[in-house]
Amino acid sequence: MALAQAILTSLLEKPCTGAELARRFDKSLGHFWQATHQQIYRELGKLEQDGLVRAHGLAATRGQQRHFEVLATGKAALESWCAEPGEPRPIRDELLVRLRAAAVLGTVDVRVELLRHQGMHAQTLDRYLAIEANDFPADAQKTVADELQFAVLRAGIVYEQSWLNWCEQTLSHAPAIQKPALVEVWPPAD
Amino acid sequence: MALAQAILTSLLEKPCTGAELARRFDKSLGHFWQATHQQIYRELGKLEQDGLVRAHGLAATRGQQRHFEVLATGKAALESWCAEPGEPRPIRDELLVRLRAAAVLGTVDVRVELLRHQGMHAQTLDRYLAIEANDFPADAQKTVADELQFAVLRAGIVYEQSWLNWCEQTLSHAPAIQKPALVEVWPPAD
DNA sequence: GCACACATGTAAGATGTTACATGATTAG
DNA sequence: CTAATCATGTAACATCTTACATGTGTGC
Repeated sequence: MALAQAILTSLLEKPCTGAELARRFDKSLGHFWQATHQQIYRELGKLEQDGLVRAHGLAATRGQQRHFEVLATGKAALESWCAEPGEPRPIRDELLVRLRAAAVLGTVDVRVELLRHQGMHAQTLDRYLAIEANDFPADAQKTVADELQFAVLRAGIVYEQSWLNWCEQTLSHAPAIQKPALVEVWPPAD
Repeated sequence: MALAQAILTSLLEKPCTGAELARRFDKSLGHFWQATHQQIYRELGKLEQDGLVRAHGLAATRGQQRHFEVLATGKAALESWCAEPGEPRPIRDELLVRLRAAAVLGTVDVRVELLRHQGMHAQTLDRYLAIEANDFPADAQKTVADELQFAVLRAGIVYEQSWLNWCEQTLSHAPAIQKPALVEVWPPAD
């Protein structure tokens, strides 16, 4: 639902081709809204059909670059969407399902996986902190737009930090989890 | 991908009907893995076809209760999945797209939406803390399974806390954001 | 019988993922 | 010319969401 708006935002910053858009998604927007190039091309097609963006270049020709730019209608649509209320996403991490399953099964050691996740979150956090140091130094004057972009980056930072914290906390109880006893929760049925 | 495993876990704890499963998802598993009753019925159908669960009751008859229980093959499948490595989910919240869009548009006041989210996260956090106080009192002896379930709940708690923190931090910069100046980022194209 | 809640199911569309196919461009 | 790479596109499928449809049981 927000993919179209993310694309409009990125195109407003700078018109470009679909491939360029996909590359930019990987680098900045992709930190908090991922999309494959297929999703992007599909969405660009819809946006063009709806008259929100305009393309320079022939449609439906492979290999040919098509530059996209946002039309006034597209900017207006983005503005109106931007003012709409939305719901926050609840957590939805496979790892939690694994832990819950491990709690019921009582035969799985989750420490290795917890350590893996700790490492991955630490790595992502480092990436974000590097961006912060580079793009938002503490002593620099920030415009309003900078503050907002910084807020988005900070969301990523606190998100990764909270997962890291959680991994540490959970691992600190690891001796109890490492070799769990088998707990029968229900007569095995078959 | 993890829905099947979440269902197996829940059914291992206690066999039940699809509707009961949907209700239980709303209450416990649903805190970190949401599913509608349609998703659950579809997944139950697949699990039955794959021979991982067994149903008591006629198939494809509306209105009739069908009780499901996990077979030994299902438990084995869950165990093997549980030991697999997985990737953590990156953040993916519409609010961040809105902030990014607001940064580019320069005409949208995001404070109201930030306050709304602050309230919603506070509410969810309260719900989690109530569960903690009720199910995991600090002085109680915890089994291994308890520790794991508690870890899952704590993930929800730190997640909500980090969003709350972020909302406060971001709102503290609100005077700068409240009435942003219009910033031209690109010649309006149309 | 009738209204209502409950359990299950179908259908359609949006969104996401994965794999592959084709034309253009460029380096050797 | 050939191979590699880039830009774009198609196809198939899994997942998720929303709306609606149908049969069962319960209370009045």
